[in-house]
Amino acid sequence: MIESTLVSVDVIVLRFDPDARAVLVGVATRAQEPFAGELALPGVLLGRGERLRDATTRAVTGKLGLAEKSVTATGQLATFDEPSRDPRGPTLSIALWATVTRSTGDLAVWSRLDAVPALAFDHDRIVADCRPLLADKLWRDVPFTAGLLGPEFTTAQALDVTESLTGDRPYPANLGRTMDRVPGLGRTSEHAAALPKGGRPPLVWKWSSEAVRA
Amino acid sequence: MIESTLVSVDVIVLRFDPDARAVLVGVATRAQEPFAGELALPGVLLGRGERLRDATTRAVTGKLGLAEKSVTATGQLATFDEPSRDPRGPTLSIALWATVTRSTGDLAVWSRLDAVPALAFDHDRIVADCRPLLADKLWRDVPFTAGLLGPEFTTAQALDVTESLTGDRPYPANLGRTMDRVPGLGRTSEHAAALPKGGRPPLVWKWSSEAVRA
DNA sequence: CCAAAAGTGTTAGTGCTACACCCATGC
DNA sequence: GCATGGGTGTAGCACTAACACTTTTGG
Repeated sequence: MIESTLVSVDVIVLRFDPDARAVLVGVATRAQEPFAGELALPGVLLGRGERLRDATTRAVTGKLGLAEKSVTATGQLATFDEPSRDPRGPTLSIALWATVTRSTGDLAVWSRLDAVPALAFDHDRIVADCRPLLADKLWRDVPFTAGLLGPEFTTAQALDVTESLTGDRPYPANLGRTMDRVPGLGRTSEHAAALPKGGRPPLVWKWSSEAVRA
Repeated sequence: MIESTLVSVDVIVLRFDPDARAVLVGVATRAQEPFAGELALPGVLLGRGERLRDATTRAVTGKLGLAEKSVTATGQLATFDEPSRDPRGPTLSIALWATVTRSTGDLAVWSRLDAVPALAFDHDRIVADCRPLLADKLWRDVPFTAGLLGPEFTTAQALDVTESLTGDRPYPANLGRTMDRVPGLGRTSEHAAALPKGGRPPLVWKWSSEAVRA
């Protein structure tokens, strides 16, 4: 009988901060060795028979101090199998994403996606490898997009999120047409408040009830 | 201390058969319970510290009877975490792909990708879920494409492979332009023999030396 | 009135799909 | 020559990026 590898679940937790106008990643200071005191992605060992989704929320609640209800969506990214990635011994790491709502959580350190600090283990590499995968999900993966932006949002916020994930800011007109083609997403007749600097108040977008459920 | 889940590696083994003019999937009859006598994807339990790549070749050589050298490329697909997928207890399944060369292997049963027989465990679901992922890799993932078609191949074979994976047969002219944009792939001045039925002899395509190495 | 920012309409460019036509083979 | 099937060129179409122009806010 072969002894099996340990499986850890490491989560890239994303939150859109409308004040910072950027997507933030939640990391936590490690309480235990190895790498005690250093920052790392929230991660847990996968329990026997545990679903990946449950392990993801366990990591988010346990390591970042967020409430279970604040997790809006989760999904898979990739698997990392470098045997030397954990000094305690070989562990497989399954990288997942989770989107959470505004409530910040006591233990979480939030940093912009384009300026993630140095992390423990091979987490720098995980973040680097997964960034293009995350950018690809925006406007294509509906649960991901809805989880990140919430049930309703403005064009201005959509511009900020797109810039955070892809690296450049689209023209508002073109982004509007992109969003028109996202299933379950539609314009409303409402307008939000303008930014303090002025400018035209942006449109409010909403998900249809079916899209939110799925 | 939490007891960890067992991790199995299940491989979708692909081979292009120029005679059948189709991409074939290699499955094997299970020797042991559960599901003894039924067909299943080749899979093994991941050993402690074992790389996914090594487990993949171990599954291909052990369960299909192919030589280690015949594995031309491997890669990840997705992870399946349904706890009831194995009657022996909860196991995580990491689905991978492998491309192999012509040598058939004693234990392998080959079937067309569009007519895979009923399989044990949740392997039907794995194949169904991963088919679009595989189709997406063709002409985009260079190691996958090169592994499937080999170091040189004809336009006619490229047409057959595309039809097997995507479900419809492109126009030769358009496929040629698609292949012109694949990095590392180029036309040669050679022509292969025509089919027994006649017709114009197809062009031969080759990978540049750098592409084969990567 | 001016700056800022979003929305509307339009246009050039790009890439994909389909097909008419030409070429090379087996029979 | 005729059927078969790959190769060449080209037209139509959808999608995208870019921008001129308009609208609505704050100062």
